[in-house]
Amino acid sequence: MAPTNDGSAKKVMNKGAWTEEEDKKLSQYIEIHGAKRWTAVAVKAGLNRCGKSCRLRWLNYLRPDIKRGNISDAEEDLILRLHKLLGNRWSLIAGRLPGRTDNEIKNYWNSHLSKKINHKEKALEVTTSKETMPEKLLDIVQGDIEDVKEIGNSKANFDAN
DNA sequence: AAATATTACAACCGCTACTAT
DNA sequence: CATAGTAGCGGTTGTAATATT
Repeated sequence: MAPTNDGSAKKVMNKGAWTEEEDKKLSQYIEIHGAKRWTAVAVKAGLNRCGKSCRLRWLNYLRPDIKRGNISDAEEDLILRLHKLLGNRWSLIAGRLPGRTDNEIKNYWNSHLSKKINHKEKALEVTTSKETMPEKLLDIVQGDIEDVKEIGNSKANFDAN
C-alpha cells in the first residue's frame, strides 16, 4: 500500500482479480459518492487501482442491478437476433437485455455462440421464427429494432461522411 | 488418479467519442 | 475553435475451473 514512491511519477497499481475487501471499499464509496469521477473514486476509496479498473469492476460486477446466472433461452435468442442486426455492438445489444453487461454478452457470444456460428444458417433461421419467441420479448425486439436501426444508420452515415 | 486439454470468464489494453474548459 | 481530461467501447488475454485421456 503506502506511498512507496520516490518523486518519480508513476505509482504502481494493483492489477488482476479483485479481492473481497477491494470490492467492499469500492461499493461503499460509490454508495455514498456515486459512480462518477473514476480517478477520484479510485484514490478516495483507498484503492490502489486505476479509475478504469474501478469503473469496470463496478459496471460489470458490483453494480446492484446486475443479473447473475445463466443466460436464458429467451435471452440467447434475443442476443442472436440483435447480433444479426447489429454485429458486434455489444453495448447496444446489452442495452436491450436488462441486467446484462456488454462484457458478459461479448463473452457469451465468444464462448457459447461462436461455436454455433458453424451452424450459423440453421441458428439464424430458427431465431427468425416468431413462434420460438415469447410475445413480450418479441415486442421488445420489434419496438427496439427501429431505434437500433436508426442508431446504426446514423453512425454509418457519420462514418461515411 | 495424474496429466493434459478445453472452456468460460474476469479483467486488461488500446483506441475513439464525449465533455468541459 | 482547440485542447485536455474522462468515459466508454470492443478485441484480446490470463487463468481458474472443468472435462478428457
